Amino acid sequence: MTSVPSPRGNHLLAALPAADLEALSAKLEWVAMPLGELLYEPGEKLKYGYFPVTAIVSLHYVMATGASAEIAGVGNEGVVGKALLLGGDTTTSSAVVRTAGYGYRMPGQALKQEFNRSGILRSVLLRYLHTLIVQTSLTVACNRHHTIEQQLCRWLLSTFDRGISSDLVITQELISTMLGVRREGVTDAAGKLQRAGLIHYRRGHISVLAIAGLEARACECYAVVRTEMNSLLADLGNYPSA
Amino acid sequence: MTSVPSPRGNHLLAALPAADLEALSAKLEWVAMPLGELLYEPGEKLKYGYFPVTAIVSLHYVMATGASAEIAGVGNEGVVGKALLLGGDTTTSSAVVRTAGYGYRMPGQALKQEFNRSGILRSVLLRYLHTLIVQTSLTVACNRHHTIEQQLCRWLLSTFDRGISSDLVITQELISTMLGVRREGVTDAAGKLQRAGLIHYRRGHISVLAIAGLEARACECYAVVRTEMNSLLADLGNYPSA
DNA sequence: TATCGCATGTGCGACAGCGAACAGACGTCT
DNA sequence: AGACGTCTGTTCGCTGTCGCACATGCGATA
Repeated sequence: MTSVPSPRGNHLLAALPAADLEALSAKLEWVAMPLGELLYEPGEKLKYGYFPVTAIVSLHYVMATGASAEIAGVGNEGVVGKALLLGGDTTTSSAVVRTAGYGYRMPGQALKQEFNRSGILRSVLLRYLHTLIVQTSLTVACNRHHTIEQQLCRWLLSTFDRGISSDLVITQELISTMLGVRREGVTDAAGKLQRAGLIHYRRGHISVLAIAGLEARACECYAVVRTEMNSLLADLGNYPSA
Repeated sequence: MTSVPSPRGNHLLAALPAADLEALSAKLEWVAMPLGELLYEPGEKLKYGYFPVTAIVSLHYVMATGASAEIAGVGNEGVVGKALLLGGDTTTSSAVVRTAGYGYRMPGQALKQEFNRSGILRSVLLRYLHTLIVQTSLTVACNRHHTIEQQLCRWLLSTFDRGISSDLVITQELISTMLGVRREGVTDAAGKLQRAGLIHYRRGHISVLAIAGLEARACECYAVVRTEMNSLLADLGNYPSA
């Protein structure tokens, strides 16, 4: 992956009319996003906005005790750096690359300016923000009511949905910090799924064998978020013509 | 409370320059918001946006099983109807009046139009949205890691912070649906707080005796949300001059 | 190929919260 | 005053998750 592909690899950028995308592209920089990279920390002023293409980013909150929880994931359907758009320059959450890949980044100030200038860019980004809020809301309820196994299924599905090939590079330890549970809890749940023949894993690699099986074991949250995501993509398809 | 007060009772409206507020005020309608009133249901197209003044609204998600969880609360610092602003016309959550009072409402289409037309209104509302997202993010982590007692403290404080006099009209049953726990869990936690002399309650009424005590028992989430809220109010104070 | 760091497996007691069932007690309404 | 609906208090066993401790074993690196 050495050549720089078209920004259209990110759905939000792809939804922009040619003229708007042109205006942005000078500021867009194609960057590698390695596993574990910290895009921003709480309280920090955001330097860049990120439009993931093949990478997936986790927004999560870390408490004083070190306990953490994932707020939402951002893949090629979204943008990282909501605080830039909304006007509170800082954020209380962290953003970490949870699946290595590539994406575009853009200086925060430039993104902010374009956001305020271009109505269409604003519409697109705000529409995405709606999806992000829905996702976060679901996570609130999900954390309250669903089991680790259900949440693990949801998490895996949401990851593979974003176009990861069947082999995902991640440890159970890392998954546990994102779900906000013990590593052993993830080991248990993953063990069950493996014994049921739904996934296969080995030292930091997980592959999915039966999507349908995971869907059956996931909580309703997965379907709701997926529906919202599809609705986002459908809406984005209509922006340029509008 | 029969006379219609100035829209400035809501912090967002108060932050607008006179001209902008003027433009809105023809469309603003002063309405009673009785306890339990359902402002919107999931999937429904939003008819109105609401700017609470003395009422407090709960945004919550109800699952297929009937289990629910509060996503965030909205008082006189905010607006109900984010989906109108963001472009997904519908929402997956419900909005219910959790503390009776009054507020302004405005037809959804009009709010949407003004939002797109007026840069200052947009800035103000988006800035609020940032606070709402922070609040929701915290709730994700809070639901994962904190006890019912901690969450109850946080919930009570956030309610009394919004200017409720010391007597709050609400049942433990209703609180339990908002926190997404059993009614007995709330009874337990409230019992402890009462025995500790921090609150006093009787059949649907709760009064706070010792704010400091509640703060000591609340989780860190309360302080973080409060800081964010103060930062919002400070920022709002700067908009008209900008 | 030998080693060592790190990922995973497992077992234990402890505990918060759940679901259900029921007893009491407040207050409103007739 | 009485009656009834609703809110609150309390108990039981059960389950999911936690916190801790330690065993196993892969696989990269030397």
